[in-house]
Amino acid sequence: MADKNAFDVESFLPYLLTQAAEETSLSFQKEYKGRYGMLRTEWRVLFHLGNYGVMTAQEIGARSKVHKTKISRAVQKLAEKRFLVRKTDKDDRRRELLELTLSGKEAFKYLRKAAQRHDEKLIEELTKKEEKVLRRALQKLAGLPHRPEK
Amino acid sequence: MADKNAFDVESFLPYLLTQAAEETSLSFQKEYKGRYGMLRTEWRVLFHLGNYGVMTAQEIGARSKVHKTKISRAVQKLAEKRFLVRKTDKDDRRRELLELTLSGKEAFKYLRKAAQRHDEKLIEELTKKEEKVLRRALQKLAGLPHRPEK
DNA sequence: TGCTAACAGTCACTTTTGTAACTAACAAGA
DNA sequence: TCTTGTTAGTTACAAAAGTGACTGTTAGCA
Repeated sequence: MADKNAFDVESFLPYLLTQAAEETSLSFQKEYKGRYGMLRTEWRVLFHLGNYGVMTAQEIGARSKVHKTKISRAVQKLAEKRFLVRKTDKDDRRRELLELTLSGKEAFKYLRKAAQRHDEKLIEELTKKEEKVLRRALQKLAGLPHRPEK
Repeated sequence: MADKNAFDVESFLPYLLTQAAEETSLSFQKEYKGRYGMLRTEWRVLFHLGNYGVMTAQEIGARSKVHKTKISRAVQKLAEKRFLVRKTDKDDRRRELLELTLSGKEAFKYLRKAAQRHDEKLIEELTKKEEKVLRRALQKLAGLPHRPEK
């Protein structure tokens, strides 16, 4: 059936990545959906703000490669939940500076811990070496700036 | 801002995976969308059938972890495009055996080649060693059965 | 200053997805 | 055979995402 130099679909990277992303995101999704009623994009926005401090929607979009309308909607939801506040930038009134509120920060802290636990669980079946190579490779593929190890 | 033992969100696996999946799927998506007017799930169904031969929707769903309604819709679209035919299983009339038509097979062949080229491009920035570890780790994370190397 | 182009963010409209209920077919035990 | 439960696949409705047009603001330059 399969000819000899057939390219195996199951080792096609976009396929593998999609699959692995779906698989690993699912259980974690329960955390933020169940506890905070958040959507995936909301969680990602929250994480960016928690991690990097004040940012604009545009900056979050550029970094996460998520479309601006999606971000816009997520920001709206997070603002409704009082997880962030929006302030117009005085120097450029088109820009809106987004900042986590206290409860936003708390949610972030809780979720970051949950994420860490989740991550540790995921890498259980990998060796230290594999883990390192994996993260490095993924960062390259994801087009993220290379980050030195701590 | 970041406290010392902060867990870096950008190395959180589900995040990295999602990001990398989006990033790498996008350019390939242009191929099947532009050329065959296919959606992502349709492409995945097509690839499963092309790769494994006759399957039922249920089997494809089980293997790809895609929800059955999504599969159902993709199958419908592919049938409209005459890329596959559906035959009721005589031994169990609930089951529908899906099989690629000639033009379905042609599309598969074309897309498989495109996928292969795409893959080669992606791994250009990785070393042989990294590539191997990456695929292996992804297969584990994706919950796919372990496949021996060729 | 006035004109044009670019940009941040939102909105309205369409397409796609998720969820749950539904139909039809089978299975297994009373 | 009848009843109850399960399974394959579809459908209908609600939620979410994609797309393009829109508003308000800034920047550059004649």
